[in-house]
Amino acid sequence: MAERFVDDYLLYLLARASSEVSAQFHAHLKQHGLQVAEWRVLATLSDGDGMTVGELAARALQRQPTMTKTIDRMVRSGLVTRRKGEPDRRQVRIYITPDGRNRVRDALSAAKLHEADVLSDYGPDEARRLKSMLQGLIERNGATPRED
Amino acid sequence: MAERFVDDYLLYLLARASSEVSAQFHAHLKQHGLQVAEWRVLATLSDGDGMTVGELAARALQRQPTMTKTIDRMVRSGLVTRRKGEPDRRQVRIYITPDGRNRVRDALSAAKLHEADVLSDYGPDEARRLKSMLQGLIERNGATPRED
DNA sequence: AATATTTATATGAAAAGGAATATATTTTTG
DNA sequence: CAAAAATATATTCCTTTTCATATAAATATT
Repeated sequence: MAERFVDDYLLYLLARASSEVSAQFHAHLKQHGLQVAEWRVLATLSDGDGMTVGELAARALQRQPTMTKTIDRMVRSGLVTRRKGEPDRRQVRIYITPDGRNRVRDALSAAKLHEADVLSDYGPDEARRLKSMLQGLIERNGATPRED
Repeated sequence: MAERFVDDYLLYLLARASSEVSAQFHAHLKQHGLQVAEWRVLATLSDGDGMTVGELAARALQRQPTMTKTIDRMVRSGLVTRRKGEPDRRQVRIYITPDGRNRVRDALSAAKLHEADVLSDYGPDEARRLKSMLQGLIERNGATPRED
């Protein structure tokens, strides 16, 4: 055994697993002209339309100014539209367009197929345990514990 | 239950878990003047000195041209040095400097403390299972299956 | 052995990301 | 209720990444 430190280091395993498991699907997205963040925005809006820029940034794992620019691009390519927030007019709410819905429909089925493929070696229980562990990590580390 | 698609979608759970679990430690690195990729290079070299640019790119989850530039920066700041490959002179081998060793020593202990903190809610068996699942995902998805 | 092919790294231009901050609006405070 | 503080988004400037390709060295082909 006697591995290198990083080969048994949680943060590295998470980053690497995410990167390797996602590589193929992210390449598929790119071939279809979608950035990863754009896909995340569309997937998020497809079952929760009209979210704010901040909410989308958090869900797409981007910083707010980056999300503003992502949305700029998506507006330009006709995937989403912006509207002033109601009643809070500081907010900007983002709505998916019919074009956006079409694009995300295909991406969603590709995502589901790909996920099934990745999980094809796992039984349903094992897949569930894997996802639950990840959800557990996310919950436990969501609200940054400290900041020194 | 009835969650949104993304909240039970493996690729998203992996990306989010990685992002949230790492956020605090990555902020710590930045405060100490290290980029994430630089930290990964140093950690890799600290128990396997003299790797090639390509090997480091793969381990640090960067593309090769990006790694060339990461190394440019690290050479500038005195953390590593470059040498021509032996006997294959196309290669460039990267060596950690004494300064680099000092920097990575501190980062490694911080990383271990942080990991212990993240895993403090888990028993040893549960932690092992979590890491094994991630290692399994990495192994199964390492050699990109297809490319169409 | 010369030529073509493949492989490893570097380079350059363009796109994307990040930190700090500006702007607009809402909420809080005295 | 006016002033101050807080919040949501946008903008600016600068750094980093990416894509395509150049360069150099090794391997394969004929």
